[in-house]
Amino acid sequence: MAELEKRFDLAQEQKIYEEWEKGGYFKPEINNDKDKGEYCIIMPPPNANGNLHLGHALMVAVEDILIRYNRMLGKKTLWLPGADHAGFETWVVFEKVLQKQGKSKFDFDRDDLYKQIWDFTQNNKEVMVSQLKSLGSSCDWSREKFTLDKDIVKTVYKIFKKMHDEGLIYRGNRIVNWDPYHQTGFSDLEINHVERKTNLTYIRYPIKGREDFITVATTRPETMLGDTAVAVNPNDIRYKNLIGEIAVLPILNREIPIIADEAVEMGFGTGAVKITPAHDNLDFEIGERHNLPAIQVIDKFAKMTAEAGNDFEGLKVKEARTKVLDKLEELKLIEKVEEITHNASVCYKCGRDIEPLITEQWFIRVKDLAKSAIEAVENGDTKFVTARYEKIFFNWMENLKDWNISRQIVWGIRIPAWFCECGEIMVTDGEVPKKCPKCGSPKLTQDPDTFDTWFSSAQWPYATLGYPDGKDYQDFYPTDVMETAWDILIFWVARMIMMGIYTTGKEPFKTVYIHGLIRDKKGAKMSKSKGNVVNPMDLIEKYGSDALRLSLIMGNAPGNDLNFMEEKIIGSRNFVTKLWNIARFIQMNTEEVNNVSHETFTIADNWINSELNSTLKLVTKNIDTYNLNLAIEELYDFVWSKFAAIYIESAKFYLNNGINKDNVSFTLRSVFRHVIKALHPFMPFVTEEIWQNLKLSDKMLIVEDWPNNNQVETNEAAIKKFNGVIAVISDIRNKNMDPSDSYTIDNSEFSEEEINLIMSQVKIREIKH
RNA sequence: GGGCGCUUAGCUCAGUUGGUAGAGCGUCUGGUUUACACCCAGAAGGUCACAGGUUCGAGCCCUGUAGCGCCCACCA
Repeated sequence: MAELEKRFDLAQEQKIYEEWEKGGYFKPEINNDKDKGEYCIIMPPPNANGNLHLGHALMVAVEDILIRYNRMLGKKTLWLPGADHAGFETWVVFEKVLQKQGKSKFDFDRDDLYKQIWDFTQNNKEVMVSQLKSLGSSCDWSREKFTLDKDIVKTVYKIFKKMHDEGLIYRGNRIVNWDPYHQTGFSDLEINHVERKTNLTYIRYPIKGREDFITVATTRPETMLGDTAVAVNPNDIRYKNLIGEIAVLPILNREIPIIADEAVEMGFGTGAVKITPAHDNLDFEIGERHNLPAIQVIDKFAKMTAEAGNDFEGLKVKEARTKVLDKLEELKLIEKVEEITHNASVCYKCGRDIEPLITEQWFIRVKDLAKSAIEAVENGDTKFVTARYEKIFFNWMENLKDWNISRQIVWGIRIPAWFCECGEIMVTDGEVPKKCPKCGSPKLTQDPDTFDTWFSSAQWPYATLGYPDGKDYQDFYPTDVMETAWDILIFWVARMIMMGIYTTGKEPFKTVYIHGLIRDKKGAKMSKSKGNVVNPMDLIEKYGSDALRLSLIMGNAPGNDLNFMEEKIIGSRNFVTKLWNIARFIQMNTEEVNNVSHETFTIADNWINSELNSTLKLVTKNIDTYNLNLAIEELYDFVWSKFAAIYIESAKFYLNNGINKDNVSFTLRSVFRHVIKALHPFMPFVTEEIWQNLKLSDKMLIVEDWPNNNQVETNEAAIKKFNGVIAVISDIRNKNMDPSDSYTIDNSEFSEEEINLIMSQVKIREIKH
């Protein structure tokens, strides 16, 4: 056997990965003991529109630890990988790609554009897969899924139709968050609110038949052209006598009613608010309650419509605002203007203004779905790690509004709905209808819209497993753990629970493990624009995959954000090297020994075996409770401070003096074998390489059994004695004695051999009794 | 307006049934020990944000205060 190099050669990582993959070790079928059960994690599919970031590395680290641990426990273990077409997100990325080529989406037709984005994502997917492999992901690539795979789409269509048939999905002309730049509507989740200073203008609306007026306050004067009422709070005594009166809308001179609605805040502005149902969320709701007409004065491009009147048609919103204010000024109807800070809605991707607009969209009634999801968490079918995320989950779910699932973009799963000229709408499970069932016309057009990515992602757990008849679905659903970052808890996790229960009647996963965000050294969010993004692949190249994974797990409690700094990964890399050199030591100094009697173990053997036992117990317990940080820290401490610093140093004494050589060799190898196994889920590459090099068994480490304990009975008296030895060594070292000094032990019960052992560890002349 | 966190050694953070404060990095002292200088031996450094309470005992439980951060919301 060739002597090992001084350090682990990082180039070996790739080779090891290939061996695992070739050996079929990532497939669940590698374990077939029915008594051991199954274990399954569906990997959150990364977006196929760019490179992996450190968050993905953390995701892989956590999931791969859980997977490898359960595989070693002998369970039939499936980790199913995939990639997300990521509808709007990819669309935004691709627009930039086009921009760089000096082109835009208007240069291509729908099919052409789709094809281009398809190729773009396929290329990214390949890169992504290779990056996941670099991270050591032991997932079953033969089961890899893409969110646009035929079978996935088929399931999504089927469920869409089912929900539609059952009235859970409806098409409605409702107010949505419209993005005039991207030309699509959004759900409420894709909107950011930013604080902004703006003018609050107080405008007088004359009252019909009275020499009086009512003053409303608005930040958007231009929308007054679409006003169809003025509202006050029914409890507001200031306006009691005006309720039911008619106000005359300035400029357009439209007569609009003064109504009462509880939603109006008495304390804001004048307590009277202009109602524009077509261009404000709250106004839309009030309009529905009072059957007010909605007059659209702003179009999809944020320009004024004909309804706004000849003076304003075609103007941009901001131009219209100025002109409206000018006119009101002329009419002397502006009471005052004050500056306030309010929250403006903007696109979460590009930050441009959102224009609330009434459009035809598909919505999901979420109330009942949310209720069943809440129940599943309440009664413990799905548990959150850490528990505090349950509170956030509840807080969200109790306030959900209907979910807009249609997007006016090309990239995504096209909605399986067809329109007939007669007004009939046909929803199918993907099949193209031949003719209209109502009027018989064959001239049907498919809805041009696509699904919100999250509508299909929400079905990912059962869709990937082949619901309803697939074998994997039977074997692995509900899955064990969903592991993801907190920032998509509601976007994705909550919706998976809702859809999973709706479709299958069962929660999609038993545990939700939430990890934190990776931030930069100072705690700032990593972003391309800030230029503080750290590329995991660079780190792997420099320090190795094991080191990267360790640095993301150690010292990071579940669910907490992590400030990443290079010093951390250097420390982890050093641990890899430490382990490697322990292997080297064992290889250079020991041979495989078989027949040893536990009764002849040295005090050091007894001590380290006992320490190993308690370590393994704690490690197992901590993994079972998802405290991976505590598990690896326990192992780190054992390996470095106990096994290497104390036991191996003692072992040198025995080996060099030919005392109990067989026992010591046996213990070195046996303890190390256990430790390597226990470390494998955390640092798979270096442990596997050591396992092979030292020929610690005939199997590959990845399929070795998990070490619950070391099977060695330990002798209490011997352990106590060795602890005494450690205490004396430590005492001598603390005294920082000169090599020519001597040390006196009171009431010593140490044997000659033990004294020699102590002497070998410290530099002094002698020890006196 | 509602909700969730955080505040522990110079820095980044652990600390899960309440029982004498921990790690890594950094700093300082000493080491050419034949596994490892990506190392070894040692040292300094904390009234666990603050104020009350429960308890034999609180970093951990309860109440309140302050500072910081995040999420949600129909402030027109």
